[in-house]
Amino acid sequence: MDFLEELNESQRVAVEHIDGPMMVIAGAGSGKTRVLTYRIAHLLKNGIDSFNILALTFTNKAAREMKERIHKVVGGTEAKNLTMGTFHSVFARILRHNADKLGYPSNFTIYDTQDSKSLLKTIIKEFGLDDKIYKPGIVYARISGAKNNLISPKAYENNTNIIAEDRMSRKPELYRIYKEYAARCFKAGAMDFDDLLYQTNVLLRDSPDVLHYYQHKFQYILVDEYQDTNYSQYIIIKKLAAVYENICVVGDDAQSIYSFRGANVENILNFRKDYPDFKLYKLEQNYRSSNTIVQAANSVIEFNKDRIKKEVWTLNSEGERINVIRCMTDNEEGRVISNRIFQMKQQKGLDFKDFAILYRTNAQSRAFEESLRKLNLPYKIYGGLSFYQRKEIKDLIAYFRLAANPKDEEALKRIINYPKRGIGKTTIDFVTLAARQYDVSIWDVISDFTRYPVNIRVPAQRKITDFVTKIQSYSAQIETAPAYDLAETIASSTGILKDLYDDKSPEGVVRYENIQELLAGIKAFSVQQEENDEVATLSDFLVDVALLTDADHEDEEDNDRISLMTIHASKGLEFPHVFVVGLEENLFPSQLSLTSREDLEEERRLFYVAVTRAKETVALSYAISRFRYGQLVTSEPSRFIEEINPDFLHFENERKQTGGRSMNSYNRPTNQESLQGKIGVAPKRNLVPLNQMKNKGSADKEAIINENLKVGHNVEHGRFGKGKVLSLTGEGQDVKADVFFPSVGKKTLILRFAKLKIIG
DNA sequence: AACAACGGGCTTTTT
DNA sequence: GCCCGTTGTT
Repeated sequence: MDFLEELNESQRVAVEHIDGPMMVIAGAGSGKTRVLTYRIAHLLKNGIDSFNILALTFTNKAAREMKERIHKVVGGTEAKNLTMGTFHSVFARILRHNADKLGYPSNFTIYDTQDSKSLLKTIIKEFGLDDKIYKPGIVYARISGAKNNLISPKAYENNTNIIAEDRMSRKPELYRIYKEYAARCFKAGAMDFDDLLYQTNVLLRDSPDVLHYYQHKFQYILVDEYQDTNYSQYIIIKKLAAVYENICVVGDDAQSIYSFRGANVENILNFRKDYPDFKLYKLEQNYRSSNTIVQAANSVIEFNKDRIKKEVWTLNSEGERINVIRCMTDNEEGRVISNRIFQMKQQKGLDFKDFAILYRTNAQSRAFEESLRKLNLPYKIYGGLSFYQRKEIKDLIAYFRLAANPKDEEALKRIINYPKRGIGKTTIDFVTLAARQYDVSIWDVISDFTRYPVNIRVPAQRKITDFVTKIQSYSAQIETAPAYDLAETIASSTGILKDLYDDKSPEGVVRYENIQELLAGIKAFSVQQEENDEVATLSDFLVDVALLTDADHEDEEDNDRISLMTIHASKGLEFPHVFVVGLEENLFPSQLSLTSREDLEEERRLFYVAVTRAKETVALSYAISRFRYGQLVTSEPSRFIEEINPDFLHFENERKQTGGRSMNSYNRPTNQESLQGKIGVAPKRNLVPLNQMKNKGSADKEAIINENLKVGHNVEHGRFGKGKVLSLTGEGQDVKADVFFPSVGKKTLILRFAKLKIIG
């Protein structure tokens, strides 16, 4: 009955905090979710209307689970009116309600990354720019960065720094692309992922009545995973909380792993500035992991400079040491770990679902898939190509999208000739050109050739008109017809179902099944919606679908499987036995992270997240050589292994004492004294001998490079290409160089890590 | 307009 | 090594 008794002292005081700003710094496995859910339950028990509570989570799944748990604690229908979800889904809803104020249709389309890149590519082509220089991915990242920092196209154009950066990276036209991209999205009635936050900001800025409404609706605001919010999200929260200041943020700076997409750890640090009288709660007792795991994780994260002081501890038993497994190849790594899982399962009577294999990049899953399949061990891969990103799924959804919003040009382009209906490239080109000339959407042109004459042959026009008629008939029903019925009608009357059914190749069969699965999903969605109100339409389904990820698409049947996923995907999860694989320099830490301390520290936090997923045992593995880019490359073990206090490690199949290189340090005496003498005091000490060893082979060369490097030198970098040294700072080990690379802009490089060649 | 063959780029991570 | 997109062929 009294849920407060299920909490420890520090959890309880945090839960009992009702009014005023508060921040919870929650170490890994410290019961963060429990505090969040119980605090909401506590608010409700204290008479706060669920209508007035906003809780923002990082994933849809987290929101769903939290809602269920709250429902269990408070019972009844109390939890129904909570506003709970990801930033993107919550504000997408709010935007739909208020779209007119922004000049958007309420059924605006949400462009996913693919749509965005495709549109950018079109624009780059239309501008006659070289898409080797203006790569859609890079352009997208640049625009995304701007939006997440609330820089409008106009502000972008007027920002001399940004313009200078773009010039230096040989992309002076970027501001024009951004402008056009924003205009085209608007014309298409589409928002991309970043727009959902950006336009929310615009809305709250320009519509005082809307701001006022939500400020008073959301009297209590809770934000989970606060360390992974970006500036745009930060401002939304700040504005909404401005009246009541009942804001509760929960996070762990040590688990911030999304800065690459604009997340800003400083939001945590700035919290005290915005709310000087805030209350800080720290959850430091770990309930998840063995003491060995907790201590090992602590010993690694200490290498990071940027962190909030925090002492994670546990009363859990000591547990087993962390196994370090050395393999010759990536395939062997797969075999060894698959066998290990099989053995452990047999010996300890475990389930498959007790195991997880975590890796840095999705590409690594292959070797494990193969070996697990050979041993007949069931597994499930999370991530990779999401269900909703499969071609056949996107195709069918594109029909839904187009029916809901005919101006959605990305959807139109996708399906105008799929299934094949004889509308070819030249025809589409003509129509597109005409649309640009008349300054209307493609749909406007093709739905009214008398008004917008196009120079294409009559048969082509007929085919297009047939297509248009079809879409129009769907459009007529999309707001009213039951979702499942219309979806099925579309799937069959467009010929998609038949097209896939006729394909008897294994892939074709899977595609057909996927479509059936999507239809089943729509059915389930309808049933769920009908519990609340009236008929669910496809239009309703579309509101959700763009923001679904495959974590939201879990098949319930047969859940006893080994989990394979990236470390990013594992955030928030826990498993009894965890294998963190591919611990090699240039893979984990990623090569791309080695140029700056900030990036390297993020990799280290990622490693911290990986290790702290485990309850009972952790094993770390690496391969001496592995296939990458189709080539065999040899690698050294990751620095992260060496950064763990060796007291917590156990090295399997150590290398023989053959006077090799860095691996010798693994044959450490277990005796503490001699350990101290050899390696010095943790954690700082490990670095020095490590680096000396790493540089052994090329020490001379590198020393020369470092000493001779002067401001103004032209240098070459393995990844960034040629560049010019702007300035040098620091001494000894820590010499850093600001180097300007035409390809990527200014980079600060730690010379110790960056292999710079002086040229000319 | 449809299909086959070739070439390039890619591997961080995702709402 | 694979996937995607572009090019060339019919």
